[in-house]
Amino acid sequence: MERRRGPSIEDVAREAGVSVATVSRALRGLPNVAESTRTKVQEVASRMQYRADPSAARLATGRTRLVQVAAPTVDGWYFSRFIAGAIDHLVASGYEAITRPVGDPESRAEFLNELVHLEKRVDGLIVVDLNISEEQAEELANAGVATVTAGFATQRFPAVVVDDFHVGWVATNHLLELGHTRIGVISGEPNHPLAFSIPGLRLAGYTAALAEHGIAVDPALEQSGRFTAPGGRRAMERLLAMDDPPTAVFAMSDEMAFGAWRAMQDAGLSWPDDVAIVGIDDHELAELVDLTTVRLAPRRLGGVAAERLLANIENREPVVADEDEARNASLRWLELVPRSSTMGIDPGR
Amino acid sequence: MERRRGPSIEDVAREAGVSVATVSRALRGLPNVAESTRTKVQEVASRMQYRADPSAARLATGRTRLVQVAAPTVDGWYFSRFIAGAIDHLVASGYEAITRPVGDPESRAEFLNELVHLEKRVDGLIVVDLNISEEQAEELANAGVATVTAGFATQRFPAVVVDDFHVGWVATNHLLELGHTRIGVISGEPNHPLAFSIPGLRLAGYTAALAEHGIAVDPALEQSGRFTAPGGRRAMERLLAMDDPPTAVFAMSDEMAFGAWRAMQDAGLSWPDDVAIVGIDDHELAELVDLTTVRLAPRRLGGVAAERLLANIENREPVVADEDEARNASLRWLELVPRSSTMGIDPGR
DNA sequence: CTGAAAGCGCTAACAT
DNA sequence: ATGTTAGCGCTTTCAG
Repeated sequence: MERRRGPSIEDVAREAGVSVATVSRALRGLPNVAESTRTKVQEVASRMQYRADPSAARLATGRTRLVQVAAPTVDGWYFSRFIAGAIDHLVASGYEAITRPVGDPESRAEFLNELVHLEKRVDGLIVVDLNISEEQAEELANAGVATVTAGFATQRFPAVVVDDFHVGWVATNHLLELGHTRIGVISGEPNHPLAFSIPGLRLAGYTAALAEHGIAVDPALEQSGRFTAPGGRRAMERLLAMDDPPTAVFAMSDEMAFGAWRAMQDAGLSWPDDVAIVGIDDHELAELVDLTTVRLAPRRLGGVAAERLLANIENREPVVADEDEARNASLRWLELVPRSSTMGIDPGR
Repeated sequence: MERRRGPSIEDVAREAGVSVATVSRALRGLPNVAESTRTKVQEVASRMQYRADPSAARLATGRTRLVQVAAPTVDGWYFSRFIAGAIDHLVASGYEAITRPVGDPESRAEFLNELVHLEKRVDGLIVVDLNISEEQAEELANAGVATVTAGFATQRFPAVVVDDFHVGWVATNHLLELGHTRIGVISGEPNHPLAFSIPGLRLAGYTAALAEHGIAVDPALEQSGRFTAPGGRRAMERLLAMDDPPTAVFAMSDEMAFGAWRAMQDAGLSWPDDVAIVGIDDHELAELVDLTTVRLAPRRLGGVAAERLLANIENREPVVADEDEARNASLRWLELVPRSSTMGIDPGR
């Protein structure tokens, strides 16, 4: 079967008895087209099932209506939802999304190497949790790639970030208010290849909350769970094996909290009495085990990131960083969802 | 900041002292280029950071090196993994992936309406679990869009499907072999907008397994869990409320099984003694609750789908369906993972 | 309000 | 082995 290319703008022009220029104008809603002409052209175009060839339009205009979304993975709980939110917004605005996982070192390196050439491929870029350096941001800016970062900030580009310091603070403060004074932390990978800054910020929030209550940090109470359930399980086991185990634990993700839950089961313990646990995310399954958590809104963040990006793009020039307060806005979209993993409440349905 | 377009092929040609045609050939590894010339051109191109403009190349060749992946959602457990597997393969082969969620009725309709125009946008299409009709498949074929379906099959295109009948059979048979005779089912949405065929096939496998053991199907034992954890929970509640509740339950997804687990907790029951449960997927958290499950391999399926698609594309013509046994191959990549939700074994670590 | 024509940057025949 | 040139299908001045 050979590649059959549909009708071209010329076919439509001929059929409608006008010039190609008029067809182009009419179909794109540009001014200076008689209403009667426009109707006629539209009618012919739809009858012939005409649609402008994107490659040709791109070559002529230099705009692709394509956006790249680069995240560590596309199948993680958080990232897949962020991406879903971004795509929904992009598609609704007539853009297509090229998604690309750049988590492992090789793909990350390749991605960073190609930054300069991105301008010809897409109209914009959303980078999620990748901590690109200021030099790399500069490179993107020089190449003229409209960019929005998410989960981290640069000098040059608008950023969509949740206040992870606050996330850590909220979770920890909740435990403190319940009277806990010895609070463990199941954190993320400290020396992660992605130089993830999130664990550090959440930890800082934890530390600050403790300080407000006059409690000093015990380094032995921090165990890495590598952001996975099995990792959380092992971290909790280490915590429980301590001579002086914590009475409460702040897990930096629900999945790690699930692992911690399992470790408690194995030890014959139950929450909230033996150990209270608070997680982060509000994973769908958090409710099932009655896990108290700090709900994040990855879909919404993805949508906001896309929205900001398109705003830039459609202003025809990428808005570079300035003193505008909208820049690097720390969205505070997070909410404590108290459940019985920390409080002796009945979860109901 | 204005859009700065990088060096064009002409700039490189001038700089290297050759014609644009030679540059094009040299850089694309085509034959009939003196090795010395090629080296020279490559050197100049890399010094100038030249990269062919994809839009121009697309217009000239008619090939985009773009593939669309359409799935009900991009953030479901199964779909996000399938997509990840597909993207990895595509990127490794120098293609980019446009992912697109087409689950809800509107986007699904819009997607189906645009099928004809897809040929100009991408080189190929992977459709996951969408059950497009034979007419729609025909439309795609006529438009010349190389296509691979996953999770369902059409006459015209290669399909990558797990044998869902077998999946249902394996799960149910496991329960039967343990001696259960009254086995409930938590199924997916029966009248789902997507006309999902998976629940039906798995149910048929269940029915067949029962029949092999001379057991008749009790329709009251089938409850829909809508493929969500809360749905599974409610379905299990209904099952437990029966006068004559099942002694074992086959849940068509792990997430529904998690919900069922919760319903058992609420009822003060525990597995496998009160009710044995088997799920499907081998979700990361299945291990945490010791859920027996039938492991699927969505990432691998995604990779295979991409691989088949690219094979077609790179043969220069989409391979339409024929008697080849490779067509519609029912991959049997599934594996029973026995855990203590059905057997009184110690899970260990 | 409409049309003619010059590109956009590359590839692919065709020549040499 | 290399160069010349005619498109690819659209957008966008510039005339009228």
